[in-house]
Amino acid sequence: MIDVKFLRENIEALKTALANRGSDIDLDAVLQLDGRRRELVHETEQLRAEQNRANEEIARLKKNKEDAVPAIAAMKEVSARVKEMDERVREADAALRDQMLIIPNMPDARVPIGPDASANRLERQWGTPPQFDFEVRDHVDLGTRLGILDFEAGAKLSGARFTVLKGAGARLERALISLMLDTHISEHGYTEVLPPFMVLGASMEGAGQLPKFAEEAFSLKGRDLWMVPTAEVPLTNLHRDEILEAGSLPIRYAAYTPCFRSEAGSYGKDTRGMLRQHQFDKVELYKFTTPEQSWDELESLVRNAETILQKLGIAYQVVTLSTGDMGFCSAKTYDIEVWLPGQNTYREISSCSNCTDFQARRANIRFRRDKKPEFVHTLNGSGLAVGRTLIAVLENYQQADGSVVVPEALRPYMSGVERIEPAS
RNA sequence: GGAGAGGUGGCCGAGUGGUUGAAGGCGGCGGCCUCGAAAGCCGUUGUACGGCUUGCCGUACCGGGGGUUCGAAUCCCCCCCUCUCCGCCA
Repeated sequence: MIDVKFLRENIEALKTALANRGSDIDLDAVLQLDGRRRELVHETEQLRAEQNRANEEIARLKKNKEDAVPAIAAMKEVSARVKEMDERVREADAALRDQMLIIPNMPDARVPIGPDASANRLERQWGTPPQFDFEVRDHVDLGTRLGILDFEAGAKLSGARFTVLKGAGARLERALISLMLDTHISEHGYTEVLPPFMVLGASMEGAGQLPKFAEEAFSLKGRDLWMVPTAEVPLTNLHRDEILEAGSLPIRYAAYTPCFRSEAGSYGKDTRGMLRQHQFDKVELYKFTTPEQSWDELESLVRNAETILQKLGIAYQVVTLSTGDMGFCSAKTYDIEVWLPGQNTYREISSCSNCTDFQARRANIRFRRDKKPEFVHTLNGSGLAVGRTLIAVLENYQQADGSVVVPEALRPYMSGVERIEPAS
């Protein structure tokens, strides 16, 4: 959430920022709602002050056994007016809040301005896409021939956008999760967390998923429970409504969870294979920092995620998302794009964002270093999306005979298996 | 799912509907004492919003939401959560 005070004082800067993002929110209308709310609150508070003074007087009269009846009668009217004003304040509050909740974060000044992904800025590339002297297969062909990915079974059990992993495929997925978690925990200083996979609506709102993106998520019938679209949601809310010790920052968490997304806005996109699923595994990295630390921590966050692809020996590139391509909560986002031979291009495998104080304000997460508590900064990043990493391994390590060599970094997690071959 | 108990400040814990933002204790901070520390003593100690003379003033907050009342931590209703026992279950 944007600070209302900031909106009042910097409305022009905010308008420009939102225009760059392609947002069509009417900030002048929001400002009016805010002004109206403040007027009503002020008026109500003055009435209440009058009421409180009179109540003290009534208490004094009664204590001295004097006649309090006229005073009480006089206050009846004030009391009714207060009640009426309360209702109006509630309405004004709700109207303002509804608007504030759908205003996205301000992009950082260093973010390239542009309408969409075409304006993203390439930061660096690592590794070289492999050359093959045979006809390249994509993960669908490879996985089906090897008997480790079963798309028909996925469809039978759950419909479109679900896949069943079997045998070495299931194990490979599990090996990737372990490699990622172990790396981040042992080498990068993150604390492992295994959160609930369902959360309350309040948690979704704190992380910025609600109210705006309700159609993108799955929820449980008749209950206020939502399937997590990313571990970012439970991790953000781990410290909701808390005041953290300055000395405890930065706090770094790594969590494996499945992620559930309806992909409502992407019909017809990536329908082949398991690139875009309703359920996928992800290891998420999350940080709570001071405002001063957050930009450095964003850099190390991306580097931490990159480490996994380096260990796997798979080529990738890092891009900075343009203002038009960024997520709702983010002030700056790096995407890591992995080389997929089956598509002959780089595809997103990680998204690392500094949300500055945007989520912290929504979820009310603060820290104290002096007298006044301040909002923390929050950062999140995939480290990495496991399903897409599995695709990358299959496609980059494929052999002419359709088998797949297991990258060395994964072998300890696969009982030393060096190659996945068709089950005979 | 059934029965019972309970949710008050950083923590513990009082609280007859009327100077209760809330006794007392612990913890924290400042000071006295001390060579230093402990103990002891004294003082202090929440958050948010708003106003102005920037230090004060006002308002709200005792799990959440409604209600009764001139006035609610205190009375009534609904909901949530925690604990104990039973049932069920991985």
